[in-house]
Amino acid sequence: MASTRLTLAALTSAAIGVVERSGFDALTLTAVADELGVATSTLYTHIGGLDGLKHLVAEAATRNLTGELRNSAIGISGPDALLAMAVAYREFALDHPGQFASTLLPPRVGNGDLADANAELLRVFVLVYRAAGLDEAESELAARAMRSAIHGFLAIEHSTASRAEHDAEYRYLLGALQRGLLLQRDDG
Amino acid sequence: MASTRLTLAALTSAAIGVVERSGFDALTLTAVADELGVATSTLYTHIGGLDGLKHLVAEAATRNLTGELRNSAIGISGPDALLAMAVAYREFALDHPGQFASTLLPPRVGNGDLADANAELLRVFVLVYRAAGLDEAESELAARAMRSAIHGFLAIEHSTASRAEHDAEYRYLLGALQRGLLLQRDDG
DNA sequence: ACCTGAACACCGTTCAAGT
DNA sequence: ACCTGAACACCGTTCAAGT
Repeated sequence: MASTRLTLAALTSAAIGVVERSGFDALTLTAVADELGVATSTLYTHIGGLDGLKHLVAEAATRNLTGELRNSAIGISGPDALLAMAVAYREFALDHPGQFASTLLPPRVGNGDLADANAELLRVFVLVYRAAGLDEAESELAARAMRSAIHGFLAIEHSTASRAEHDAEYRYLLGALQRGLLLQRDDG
Repeated sequence: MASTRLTLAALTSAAIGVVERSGFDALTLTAVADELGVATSTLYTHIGGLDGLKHLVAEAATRNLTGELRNSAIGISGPDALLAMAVAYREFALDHPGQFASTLLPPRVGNGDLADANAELLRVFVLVYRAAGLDEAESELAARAMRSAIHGFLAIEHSTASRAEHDAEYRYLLGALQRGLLLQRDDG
């Protein structure tokens, strides 16, 4: 019934569409196959079942988020870039809750593509701390710390979804951790 | 077939048992009913389907975690109590991955019991910052910040599960944030 | 190599009927 | 009020058969 051959890109696009429209919980093989106009079993030619579909979405969502972070930091110098990125991270989580939820699930081992996407995301944070004067090793530690904190805050906020109330709390966390990270190198 | 009437406590205990043994993904109504020796439909008399079962486990796991945090901080003064609690939090996540995973899922609105359990967990952190000299409002901000950071770090670690490698990163995050939080009040 | 449709297993949910 | 068993819907997965 499909006019053209099914590609991985089309499959990914359809899956992201389902998640954007109906949330991550609605991501099923049936829903994606229906959207593409193919039989459910067709998907097995391209991906490893439901688990593979979830990883495909998680990888695409992670790359989308990374793109937003890069865009947000363009032309902003030093420590302000971190704040801009943190704001962009949060906006992604609030504007695309389905995609954000897909990045929260623990990835199974042996998924190189998803691991790559996560490494790229972390790299953006590392570059901020490099620009702030930290060396490579310390920048990696700082990047992981900041990303963990942002991730945790947004994961908890993800359930309540009352945005304005948490603005002050988010700024408080970012300010305190940023200050602590930049002090750490003086007597680490 | 059941010798006694089914209680909510017995249902919770069986559900925690399934999660401890087979992980959070294995938590199904069928598995819990089999463990209890009742029909699956019996569970609907006590809980609101699969979603209710997951919330029941999340609440029990949160209370278990809160208990561990309280125990870890007994007899430890001031800032050291925070470190002891952070270590206990991590040990709970690593020793009980199934229970920990249950606390990661976004709670639906209107679950008063789970919200209560989360408030109690947060309260333990608030008390640490009160003891460190912060006032109530600032202690609540600090508690949320620290809990978010710990939660995020452990959620990310939850997937990789190579404990020793992340020890230094965890201490780095805790040290930096703790330092930043205690400085914040001087010029907030 | 890719796609289909039928078949199967498993699970969540509802409900009339029993005690 | 609690429990059962049957029934139903939905979904993931496999596979022989088509192109």
